[in-house]
Amino acid sequence: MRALEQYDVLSDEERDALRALPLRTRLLQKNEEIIREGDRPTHSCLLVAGFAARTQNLEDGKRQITNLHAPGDFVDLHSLLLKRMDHNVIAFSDCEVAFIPHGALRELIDRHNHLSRLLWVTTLVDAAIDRAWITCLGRRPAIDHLAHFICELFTRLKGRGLNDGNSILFGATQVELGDILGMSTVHVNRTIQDLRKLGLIDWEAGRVTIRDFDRLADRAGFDPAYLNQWVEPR
Amino acid sequence: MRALEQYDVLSDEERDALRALPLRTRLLQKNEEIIREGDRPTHSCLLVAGFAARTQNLEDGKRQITNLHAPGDFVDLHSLLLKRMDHNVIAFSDCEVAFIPHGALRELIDRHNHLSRLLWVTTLVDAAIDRAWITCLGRRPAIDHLAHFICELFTRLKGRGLNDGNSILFGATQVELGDILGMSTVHVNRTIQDLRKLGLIDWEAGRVTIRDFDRLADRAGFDPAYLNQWVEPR
DNA sequence: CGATAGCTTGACTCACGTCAAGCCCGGTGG
DNA sequence: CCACCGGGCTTGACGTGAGTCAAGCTATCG
Repeated sequence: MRALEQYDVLSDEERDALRALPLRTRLLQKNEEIIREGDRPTHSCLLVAGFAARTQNLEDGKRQITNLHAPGDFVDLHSLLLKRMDHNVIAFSDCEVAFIPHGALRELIDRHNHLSRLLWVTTLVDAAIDRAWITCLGRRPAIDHLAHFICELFTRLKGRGLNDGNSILFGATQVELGDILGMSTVHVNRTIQDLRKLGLIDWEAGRVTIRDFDRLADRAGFDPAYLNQWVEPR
Repeated sequence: MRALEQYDVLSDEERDALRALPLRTRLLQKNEEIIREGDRPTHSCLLVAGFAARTQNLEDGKRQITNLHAPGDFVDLHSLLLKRMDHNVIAFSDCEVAFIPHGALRELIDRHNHLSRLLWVTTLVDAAIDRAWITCLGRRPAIDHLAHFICELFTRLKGRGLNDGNSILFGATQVELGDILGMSTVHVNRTIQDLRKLGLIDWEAGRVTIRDFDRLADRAGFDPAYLNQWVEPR
């Protein structure tokens, strides 16, 4: 509910409708698969706690993460309409998820036009994030790319109240970061060190601290507008 | 209408509703801006003929294209809900577009749940394409990336009946291709030549001919499933 | 007290970018 | 009808950002 309220206000009736959704929750360990490519899910999965990642695996064993998800995100809302998964979703950390039957979601969106639009918005914001990742991958050097990713992650988490001052808890290994940024592990390591040396961030034991957000954002060319974090009639 | 029918069947009533939409068409020359970053459009733009591209410009003058659109695609349906454009859309070739007032679209989706879902699907497929681009950019070498792009473009156009046997008409310059693939112009040139030498494609004067789709797709690791080109209740 | 996962470092390689020049072709103007 | 021009394509020489390989270091865990 909080996730949807980032984009527009909810009526009491809409809140009730959301509360009435049947949930089946589950705890997952880091790296457990939530959904596999090729699946035809009958439920959509809402992330309650922890991080989840969409991944695509290549023939030669390489892996690319195409988006990350934070608590409050629907991780596969699109399977409601696309039916067949074209990628995997895994638990990126230990996490808690809630499964909601497609039937219930379908009724919800058929009855509540405004809620339906807000759910649509969440998938559109995911797409906006994908576009930003494409631009970073295609046209930014590694250090700017990493800086952009940190800005984005921090801003997204802050939007949900999941930051801790200038820090966030984000327990990704450097191998995983490589899969996010499309770089080798070694280069991830060196790039983090570059940002550290510039006095822009600290990164230790799963805690990322931003020492100077403005300078970091400036280097990254980060403009948070694409995250659509404002309330507006939609 | 044909674009929506790729994903599910339409009822006569739905066709009528679509036909009743008020259109204002316009001809645009290659490189004309259709919508600019920061705009708050009051109309959404449907591409009728030609190609359009979403672009993001960096501070230092670099440019990245984040998606291409073919006739039948809505180029900024998301502005109906996101309100503010986070990127530019330009005419990638001379093209014809139709503008539809947001008010009319809004009524359409509020009245016709099934149409609303199908329009949602089109934005979800765009997102699936973005994910494929991310994976190509992050983890594939240039030649595989180009091969994948050609497979995707061909398959998308074929889905609309816009292919010409094994060829498609696609008048992009090598500079523009570089902006699509996130590579330098020189490297685009050499990569095209590599594919030519392998006997996989011809590319001359705006006509791309696929000499062996299976081998091309195999090299690219291309699996068309993510394009969702099949009819199914949605 | 090994075993293991993750981080760090150095040496080397290579894919791709940059720079610069030449070529081809169609369009324009004298 | 020709000279000129500019855009797009091609090529070679060279530089560099990032990948690969391999080793050592550190912290955590049984």
